[in-house]
Amino acid sequence: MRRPSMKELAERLGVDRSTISRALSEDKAHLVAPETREKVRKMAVDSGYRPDLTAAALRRGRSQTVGVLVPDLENETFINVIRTIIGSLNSGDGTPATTPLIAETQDRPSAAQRLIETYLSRRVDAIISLASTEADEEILAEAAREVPVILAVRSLAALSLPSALCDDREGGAIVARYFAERGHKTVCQVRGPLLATTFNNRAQGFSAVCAEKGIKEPPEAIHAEHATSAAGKKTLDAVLQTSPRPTAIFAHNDALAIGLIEAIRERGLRIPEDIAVAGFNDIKMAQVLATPLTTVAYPIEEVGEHAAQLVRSLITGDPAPGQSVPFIPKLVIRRTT
Amino acid sequence: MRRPSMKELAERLGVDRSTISRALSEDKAHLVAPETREKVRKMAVDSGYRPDLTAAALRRGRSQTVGVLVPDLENETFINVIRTIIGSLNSGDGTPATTPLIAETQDRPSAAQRLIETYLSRRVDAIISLASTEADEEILAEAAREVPVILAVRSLAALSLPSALCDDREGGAIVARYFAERGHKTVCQVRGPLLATTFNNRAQGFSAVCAEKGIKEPPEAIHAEHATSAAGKKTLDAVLQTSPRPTAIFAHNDALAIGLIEAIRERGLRIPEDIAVAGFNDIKMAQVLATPLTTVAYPIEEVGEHAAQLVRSLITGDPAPGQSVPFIPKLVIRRTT
DNA sequence: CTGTTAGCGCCTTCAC
DNA sequence: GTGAAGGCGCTAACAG
Repeated sequence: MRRPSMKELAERLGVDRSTISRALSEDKAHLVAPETREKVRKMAVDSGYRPDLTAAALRRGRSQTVGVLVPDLENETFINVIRTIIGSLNSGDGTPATTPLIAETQDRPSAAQRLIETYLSRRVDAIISLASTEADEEILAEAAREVPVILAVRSLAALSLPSALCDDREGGAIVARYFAERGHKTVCQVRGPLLATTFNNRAQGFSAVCAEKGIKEPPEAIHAEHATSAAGKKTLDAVLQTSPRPTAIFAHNDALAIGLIEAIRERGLRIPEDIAVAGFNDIKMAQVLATPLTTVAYPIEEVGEHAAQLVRSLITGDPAPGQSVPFIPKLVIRRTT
Repeated sequence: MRRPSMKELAERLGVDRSTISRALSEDKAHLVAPETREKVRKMAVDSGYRPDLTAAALRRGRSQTVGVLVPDLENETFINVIRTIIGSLNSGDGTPATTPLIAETQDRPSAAQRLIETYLSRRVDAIISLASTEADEEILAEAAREVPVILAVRSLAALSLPSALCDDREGGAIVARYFAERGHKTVCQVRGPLLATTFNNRAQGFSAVCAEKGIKEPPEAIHAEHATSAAGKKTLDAVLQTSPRPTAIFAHNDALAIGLIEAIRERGLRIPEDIAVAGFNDIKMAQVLATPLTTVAYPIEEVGEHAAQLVRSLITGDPAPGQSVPFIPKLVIRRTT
C-alpha cells in the first residue's frame, strides 16, 4: 500500500491537515494537545508516513540543504573538512537535518559555475566553497547576493566573504623556521598549482622566513602540475638540478611529498641524511610510510567546525561573526627530516 | 532586483504561465511558436530567471535526484566509480541533469538506514548503494519497494536487485593463478573486513585456485581491521608468524598492500625477492611507489557506466536489463611480484 | 499553437 | 487547541 500524505492521515483521524503538520513538527508540536499529538505520531509511524521534503521546501522557501563545492573528491584533507562540516551541521540538538549536496569542480571555472547554478535552482540554504579560485570570484560574488556563501580552506583576495581558513602563510613559515633550526642552508619548495591562495600563501610564508634567516632558495620556483604524488614524483629531477643542491625540500602537501620520497628512494638517496622532506596536511599515509613523514597538520576540525558555525548563523540570520582569525596549523616532526 | 518566477515572466510578456513553462522546457519547447519561444528565452536570460527545482520536483513527482551511498569517501576506487556514474548520468544528450546526493555510511547500518530515509523523504528518483552489507538487506529491500534501488560494487547474497559488479571471485583467482605461475608454493591472503561480499569473494576465488594447484595457505585467515594501509601494516607480524613463511601475499586491496610494503621495508626485507605482494584496485599510488605495485585493476568505468545505465532505464521505466554479467578485473604486473 | 484549470504536499496565517 | 483557507512555483491535462 502506498504511503499516505498528511491529508490522508488527517482524514483517517478525523482531524485537520494542519493539526497533523503541527503534531509532526519539531517546533509547533507544543501547540497541539498531548493526546492528539501522540495519536498522530503513532498513526504516522504505523502507516509508514514519510514527509515530503520537496513539498516542505517549496512551502517554506528553504530546502534544508547546503551546496558544497570541493576541487577534488580524492583529496583526503578536503573530505575530512567536509566530514566535520556535515557532522557539525547535523549534530545540532534542535535544528533539523541538513542534507549536503556535494560536487567537485576539478578547478574548472565552468564546472563551478554550472554547479552553483544547479545549487541555486535547487534552492540551497547556503553554499560552502572549498574550491574557490580567482576565476570563480565573480560567480561566487553573484551567488552571495542570493544566498549565504561561505569560503572554507581557500580564500579569495578580491572578495570578502565569511571564511573558515588555515593560516597557510604561517604554515610555510613554521616549516622554514624548523629547517633553519636543523641547520639547513639551502632548501627548496615544491609548490602546488597556483590557482588557489593556499599554495601561494605557503610559499610566501616559507620564503619570507628563509630570506630573514639567510637560507638559500633556488632562483626559479618549482611547480608541480597537480597536487598529487605522481606530479610530485616528476619534480625531483628539477629539484636535484638546482645548484647548490638543497638539503631539504618543503612540499606543499603530503601527496607531493610522498611522490618525492618515492622518487628519492628510486635513486638510492637516503632520507633524511641526503635530503630531508617535509609535507603539509598530515594525511593518514604520512604515518604509514616506512619512514614516517614530517608534515604540518592541517587544522581540519577547527576549519570544518567554524565553517559549519558560519553556515548555521547565516542561515538563521544571526549576526555573522566578524572577520575571524585563521587557524594555525601545527608542525608534526617525524623521520623524514 | 529579485529574480522573477514564471508567473512574473508571463505577466511581463502577456502570455500564460504554461507557455513560459513549455518554452523553457527541453521536451515541450517544440509545441510553442519559434518566435514566442525565443522571446521567452531571451526574457528569461535577461531577467535572470532561475527555475525552482523544488517546485518542479513537487509537481512532477520526480526530483531529478539520485541518492548515492558509499561506505567511505576516502576510498579512491569508490569515488571513481561515483565519478563515472555522475558523468554518465549528466552526459545524456536530452536527459535533464541529475543531481547526486552523496553520503557515506562508514559501514554502519544505522547510518545507512537514516540516509536512505532522508533520500526517500527527498523523493530521490533512485538509490545507488555501493555500501551494501548484509545488515542493510532489509532496509534496502524496503526502499526498493518505493524507488528503484541499484547495487554497485558490493552485491547482496539474499537480495536480488539490479547490480553493477566486478567479478571479485575471478579477481582473486587471477592472482592465485599468477602466483602459481611464478612458482610460489606457500602464500597468504590479507583479507579486508568481511561485512561486504567483495572481500569474501576475492578470498574464495583465491583459495579455490590455491587448493586446485596445491598451493599452501596458512590454516588461519588473517583479517585486517579496516581496508586501510594503517591496518594492513599491522598485519605483517601475523603473516610472518605463519609457518612455513609465505613467499607471496595477496592483499585484498591496494591500501592494505601499501601498508604491508612499508612494514616489510621497515624490517629490511626485500620485495619481491624475500616476499612478493599483490594488491587489488590499481589506485594511482600503485604506480608512484618506488617499487610499483602489482595489482588487479578494478573495472571502474564498466561498473560505473553500467550502474548509470541501470539507473536511467529504471527511472524511465524501461525494461530492466536482465541479470548482467559481472565485469572481469585485469591483472597489472609491476615490480612487487 | 496557446490558454484554462487544477493541483503536487506541505506550512502558516487567521479565525474561532 | 483546532479548523479553514490559501498559496509556495511549477507542470500536465484538456480545451479550443
